[in-house]
Amino acid sequence: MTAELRKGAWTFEEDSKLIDCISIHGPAQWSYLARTAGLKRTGKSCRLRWLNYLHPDVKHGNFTLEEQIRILELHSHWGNRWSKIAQGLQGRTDNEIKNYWRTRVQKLANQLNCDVNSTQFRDTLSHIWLPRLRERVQEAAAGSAQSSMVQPTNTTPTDLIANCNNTTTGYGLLDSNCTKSETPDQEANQVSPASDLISTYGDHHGDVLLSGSNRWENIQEGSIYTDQLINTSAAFSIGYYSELEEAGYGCCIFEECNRWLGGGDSFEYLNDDSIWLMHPAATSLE
DNA sequence: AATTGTCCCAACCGCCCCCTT
DNA sequence: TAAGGGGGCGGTTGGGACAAT
Repeated sequence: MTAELRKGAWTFEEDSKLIDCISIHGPAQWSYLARTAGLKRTGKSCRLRWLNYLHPDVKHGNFTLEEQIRILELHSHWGNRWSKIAQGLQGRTDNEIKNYWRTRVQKLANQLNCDVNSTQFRDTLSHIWLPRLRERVQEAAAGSAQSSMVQPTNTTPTDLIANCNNTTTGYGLLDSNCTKSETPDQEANQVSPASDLISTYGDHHGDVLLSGSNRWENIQEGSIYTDQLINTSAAFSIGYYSELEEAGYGCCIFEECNRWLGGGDSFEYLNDDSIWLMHPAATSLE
């Protein structure tokens, strides 16, 4: 006697029927709405379609930097309570946030070879990713995004930066004369953990990460130089992360193809999910 | 050009709580 | 008090889009 229920993607006609019905009866009594609208859908399906997609307040599209920051902050407080987190982001649904977390954040954790709920990963988020996002927001607000490659930043964590600057190892960006900058660019020494961050380096695909033994004809403005690398043989893989951690490296360089970046490696290896840090001296994220 | 792999998001599933009867 | 239905929530999946080979 029960009518055959439809599943899967909603059609334009179904959306129209649901919207019309809600405009008359309001967004409640979902089973009643489903029947009244003549939809062969469950009430729950109608509710989900309305709340996650059709509701006029729902924002679509990529999360802004501010929203990403908010998600990370709220998740540190609420954990996987997506509806609670969604309450803190105007126009965003729990489903969207949940998807963001799974596709971006959890993937990042996987690449770090650690559990998304581990202390190690939480530290990475709070000490590296969040400060970096905040820095990007500030840059955007200051309208100086176009010059971010060559200007020192005041990015935290401060101790990480201090470690970078106090080392005898040389790091930084080359200036227009292809000489090492007087002030090493801190940004070159930090982790670039997400798509919005990697875009900073987007114009430099094909550049070469330079070590002492590199071929200098590859040098050009914007190239990042390193005089010393964690492992110039580039033999480490993600699986060695724990070993390096035990050896005192709190941060590390690796990227999608599971190789450490070393002298001669190219920016071509970097992608949206690359995590890289060119500073073996940065041993603590505390 | 065809095939295969990967990513991402909309939607579903199952569990739970609350309210009504 | 128990049963049943509605609704909320977090976890999971299916499939389209895109990239890589």
